[in-house]
Amino acid sequence: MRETIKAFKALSDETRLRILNILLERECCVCEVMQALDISQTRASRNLAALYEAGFLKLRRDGLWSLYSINRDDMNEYLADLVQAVTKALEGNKALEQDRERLRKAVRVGPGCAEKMRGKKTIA
Amino acid sequence: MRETIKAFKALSDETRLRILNILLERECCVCEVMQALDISQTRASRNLAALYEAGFLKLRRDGLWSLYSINRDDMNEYLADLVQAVTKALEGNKALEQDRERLRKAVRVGPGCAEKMRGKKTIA
DNA sequence: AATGTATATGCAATAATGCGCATATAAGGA
DNA sequence: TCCTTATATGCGCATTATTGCATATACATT
Repeated sequence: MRETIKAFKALSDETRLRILNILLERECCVCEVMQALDISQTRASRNLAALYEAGFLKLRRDGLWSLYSINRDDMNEYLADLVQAVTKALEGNKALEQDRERLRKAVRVGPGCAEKMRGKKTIA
Repeated sequence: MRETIKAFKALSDETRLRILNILLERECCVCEVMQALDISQTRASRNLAALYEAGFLKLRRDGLWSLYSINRDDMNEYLADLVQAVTKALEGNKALEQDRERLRKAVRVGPGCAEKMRGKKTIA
């Protein structure tokens, strides 16, 4: 029961649904999530953690990067059903399309990520 | 998006999952929900309203009674998927079994309901 | 009409949540 | 070893959720 509630809580937040949406596209580091959604580092990190805690995500570390992705391998069956329901519920959403678009332009390394983090909350 | 979030919020609360559980058994009036879950009238009414607002329930009035039931006829497809996921996630849960058991003993009319409401928060 | 009954709701108190700021941690490179 | 970089986290604040109490509403019965 606790776990079930945690899962639903994880999905009852706009930021986290947006994160799930881009992760359905591909694996992302925190920095890419920040860029795709145009949100702060704290916000990205915390909401990724919430989705992870609920069992939706897998975490893989690569040097400095924390790489999050949908836990396709060993996700609980009902969690997978929920992801499916989310997909169905939100398909065609304009804002989510934009997030995906920005994700395509996001960079993992290079002059982008860190500088943007430091300076201001928004990226451009 | 708003609607989707509202649906997930509705399901991320123990009381409301318990309510959903007994409504999966059969249609109930507020009073029966109180008895099955052993909760206050305010709490039953408010949480039923939340599930209703999210689109999960149907409301039918019969005299003084508000009769709530799972909206099987015209529920959004993804909402139905969510109900299905909840069912799967919680099947076999002991506490929920007890709620169902108490529901069987609940009475809609008679000396039970109203008196219990007035006197104390718990039923016995 | 007056009273009783089932449910809804305004208000206030308490708890939970979300997030920014600053800072900690941890890995890499010079 | 010292500095940079990517991410995590403690703290505080603002917002939102949950619930009980008291009361309102609406239908029923006499």
